[in-house]
Amino acid sequence: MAKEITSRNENYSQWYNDIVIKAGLADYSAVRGCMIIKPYGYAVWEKIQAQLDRMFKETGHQNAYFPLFIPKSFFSREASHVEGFAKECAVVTHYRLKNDASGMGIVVDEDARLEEELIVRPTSETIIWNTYKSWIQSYRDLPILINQWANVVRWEMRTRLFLRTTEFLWQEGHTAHATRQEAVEEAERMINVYAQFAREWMAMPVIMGRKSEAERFAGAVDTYSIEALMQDGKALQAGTSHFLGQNFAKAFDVKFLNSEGALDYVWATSWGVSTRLIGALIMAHSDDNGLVLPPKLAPTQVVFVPIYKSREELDRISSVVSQLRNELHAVGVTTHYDDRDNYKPGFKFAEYEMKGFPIRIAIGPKDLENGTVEVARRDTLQKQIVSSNSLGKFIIGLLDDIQNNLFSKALEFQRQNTTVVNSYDEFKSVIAGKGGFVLAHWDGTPETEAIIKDETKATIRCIPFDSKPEEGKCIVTGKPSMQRALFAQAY
RNA sequence: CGGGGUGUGGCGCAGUUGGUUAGCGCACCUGCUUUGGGAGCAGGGGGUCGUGCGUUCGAGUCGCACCACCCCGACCA
Repeated sequence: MAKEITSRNENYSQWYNDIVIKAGLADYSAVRGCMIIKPYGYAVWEKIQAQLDRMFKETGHQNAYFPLFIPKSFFSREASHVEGFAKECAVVTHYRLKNDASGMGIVVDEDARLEEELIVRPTSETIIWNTYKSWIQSYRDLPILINQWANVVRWEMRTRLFLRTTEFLWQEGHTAHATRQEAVEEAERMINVYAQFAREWMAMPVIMGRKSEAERFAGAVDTYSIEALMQDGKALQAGTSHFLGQNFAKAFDVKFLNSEGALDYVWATSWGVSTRLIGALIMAHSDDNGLVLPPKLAPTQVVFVPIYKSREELDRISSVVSQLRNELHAVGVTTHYDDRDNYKPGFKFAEYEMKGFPIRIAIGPKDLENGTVEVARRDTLQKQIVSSNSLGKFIIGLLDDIQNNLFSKALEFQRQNTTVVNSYDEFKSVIAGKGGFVLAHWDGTPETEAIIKDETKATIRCIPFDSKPEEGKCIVTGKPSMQRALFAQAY
């Protein structure tokens, strides 16, 4: 199959593309900027969805579905929201095609122009708040805690598989609350859910914090994000949660009667993560042999590869594997048995490494004799011979170990690549050199942020929640600063 | 949108100063032998050379135009 991939050192972007394609996660499509998520990639997304959905339900949310199309007029209601999205909206103008008069294929029927154009949703705040208006009368109707799993379209100039595509899959939570405090708490709760998911399930350390004004979501009062560091030293925003204040309630006139009988605007939040998480997963853990997936999100955790000479030997191995698989299934481990006869073991080893299966178990004649199996772990590529007695317990422990090891490695990388700087010169040399996260004092103004972005391409990823107050001077203007901001070049 | 690159069987590529039947590796099909790190041999199938127009006795090769995709940058989750 000759599936070699470009090394990270040689060309990081190419390495990333190679993994996506050769691990079978996704393909380019006939539509510019849009990708085909292949079964293996979609299986990863389903694992992500399943766990997040569980966490959303545990925090009291329900799923619903709102339309793909949004009347154009809805968009203009909230001024900064329109401005933020106007440049990347796909617009539906007609509802019919017809045969071309000159017989040259099919054309848009100009007689079928829509009265009002429809926007293909880039996000659903407007259609949802237009709906909430009719759902909310009194404080007894609140809170409304809704999530939807959907596709959205943002017409990007330049796309990259999973990281930025014209159409992508995501979830968007939209909640309505009676008080400001409750909405703020909700926005904070959900960014914490995302952080927990990233750390515990993706084995990916993240920095949680507040966005600067320039990086804030269009239409939000406050945006919180989780920021992850990729292996090339660039930051990736992995999830966002917005406190929307009363902006959308005012734009869509959503008022409620509070318990004192007074009329007030509803408080809102929205929050989302997308298939971009798969890109994050790839760039957080994978190596030059291919994809590395954390056990908790791997579609299949263990693959069995038989090694045999004769049909009879294969049959004996298959029956042992069948028992072992049953044992593993009983303790909740997912497995696959690759008994294809047209590939040799070595080929299969390479293939499952490319696809990032956390554990590979080889079993051959020697193992049948000794009651053992050969267990290889994807994260370290180490192999060991293990007794096939009580294999379940061993595998459970090993999966856990791999999950933890991936997180520790990524955390160590993040630590090694987070630099505290106290001057602009130092800042520039770190950003231009080793890259990574840079913690620096900033005077809090968009002007200074713009200068830094202009001169170094680094942006403020967030102002971390857990950073201690610390007096200092802005690295650019020298003005007083009470806290360090987290800078990086970002995806 | 600017800069760079690439379009030739499924994939990766070669194809000379234009020359007739367009090759190679991998993959695929059949058979036999193999199987503890990407198997070997034998036989076989598969290509209007991205599209269009032009130059020419003759175009994968030369010219013009167009299209698509990738990489780098500006915009963004």
